[in-house]
Amino acid sequence: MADQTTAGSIRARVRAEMIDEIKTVARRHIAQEGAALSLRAVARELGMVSSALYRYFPSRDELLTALIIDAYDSMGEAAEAADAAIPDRTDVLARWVAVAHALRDWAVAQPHLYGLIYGSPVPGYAAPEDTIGPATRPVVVLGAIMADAKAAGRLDLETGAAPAIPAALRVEIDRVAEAVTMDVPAAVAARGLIGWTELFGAISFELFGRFNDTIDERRDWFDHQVRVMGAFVGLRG
Amino acid sequence: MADQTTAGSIRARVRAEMIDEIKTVARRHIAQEGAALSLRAVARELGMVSSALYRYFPSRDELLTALIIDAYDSMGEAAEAADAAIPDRTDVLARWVAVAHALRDWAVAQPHLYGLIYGSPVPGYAAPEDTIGPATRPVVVLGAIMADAKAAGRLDLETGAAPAIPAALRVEIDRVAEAVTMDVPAAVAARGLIGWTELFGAISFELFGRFNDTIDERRDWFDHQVRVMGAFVGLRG
DNA sequence: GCCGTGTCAAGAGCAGTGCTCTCGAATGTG
DNA sequence: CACATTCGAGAGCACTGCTCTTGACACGGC
Repeated sequence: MADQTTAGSIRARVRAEMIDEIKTVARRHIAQEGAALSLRAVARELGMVSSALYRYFPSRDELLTALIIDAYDSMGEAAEAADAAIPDRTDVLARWVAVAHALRDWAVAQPHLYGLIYGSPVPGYAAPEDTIGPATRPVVVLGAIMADAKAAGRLDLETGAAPAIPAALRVEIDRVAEAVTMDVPAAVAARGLIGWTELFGAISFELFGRFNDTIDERRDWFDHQVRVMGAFVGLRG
Repeated sequence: MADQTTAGSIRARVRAEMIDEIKTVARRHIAQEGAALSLRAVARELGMVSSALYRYFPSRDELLTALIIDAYDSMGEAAEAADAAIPDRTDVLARWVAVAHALRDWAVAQPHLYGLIYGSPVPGYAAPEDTIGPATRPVVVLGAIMADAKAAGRLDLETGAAPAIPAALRVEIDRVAEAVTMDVPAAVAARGLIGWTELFGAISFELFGRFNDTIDERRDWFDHQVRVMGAFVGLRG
């Protein structure tokens, strides 16, 4: 029994190392060539034949999915770390700015991975269930900041001029707010969602070349956006 | 001379029709399968052999480029038409909302084409010069609305609490504002760029599946965003 | 210690891709 | 009418993801 476990775990460990190695090489290939990942090229670099890879990943899409999940997790970790690095937990604006920059820095450092998860869906590839969990990590961080802001009395709850929200939509927004334990009026939660949308819209615009020959001061521009949107969502420094 | 012109134009016309037919089929294939466009499949459907297509497009990328340019133009036209359909030119908020919905409607109607132009760049494909002109049409429409708003005294120019803008960035923002003949302070122009970013961020989020299992009232949610952002950029209804 | 079992890599092969080149046929031009 | 240009077809190259079969290896139970 113990032997079996040991032996089994040895095998499993070797296997896990192989999987890691494949993912590492695949990640580097994606970093260089984008989403056009070639199994054969990965296998070549690993000194083995393409069919051998199928022992570890049942298809190219499964390998892509594994990389996507890792990417989501890595990005989420970056956001969480940046948030945790702000000592004054009530300085919600500083936390917002730090998390936003962490997300952008992560994306700029590995643009192709970002494109994989926030770009147009890969043809013939449907994101499986496993990805939705990790995918929510960044938005959870942003939601937590707003929740903390409200708790610290540093969230602007004024929504006087906001357009009305239809009932069915209000329910859905409330559900999202509840998911990130953000107990605020729907119009305020909506502002948070808008801030989230603008944030990733800005990163996508920059990475997908929308600012080519237009705005070169990318970091300054992003910083400005982030601070404006931080105020917009109601965070008070 | 007249004959030559006629004959030449006959040939040219046949050729142009062939090019149109190829693009139409290719567009339909993209609508069904996404960016993974197969020249051979297009040729098959046209009843000819793949190599024959190279008489009309020097490469697959050139065909994609042609489709991208058409898509930009089509989207820009949709935006311009929606703007022009608002009789009261000084009702800048209504124009903003109309244009935004037109852009989203266009994207929702042909999501794969939208992904082609606003999604992650296709691997190994670099957007050529020809695309930057048509690509600016939607933003020009939005800029014109802000410019008209200012002229009509319906643009909020208050920027008291806005974060400072570094000098180099201010120059670039001013240049963008100038390009859409929008003579406003940089902080106001920046708000416009942020609104533009949020607008396309919202469309991308919806089309790229970010709202799956979260927000189903897509049109209502978009409408709310658009109205909030219209007020944010300073448009007064 | 041997023998069955399960795991693994390799190779051949299929159907598909973009792209190039050559060759014959058609077609409009002088 | 004869010429030149244009066009479609076909073969072929190098590549892709994926499947199936084959042979080697190591591990675990008797």
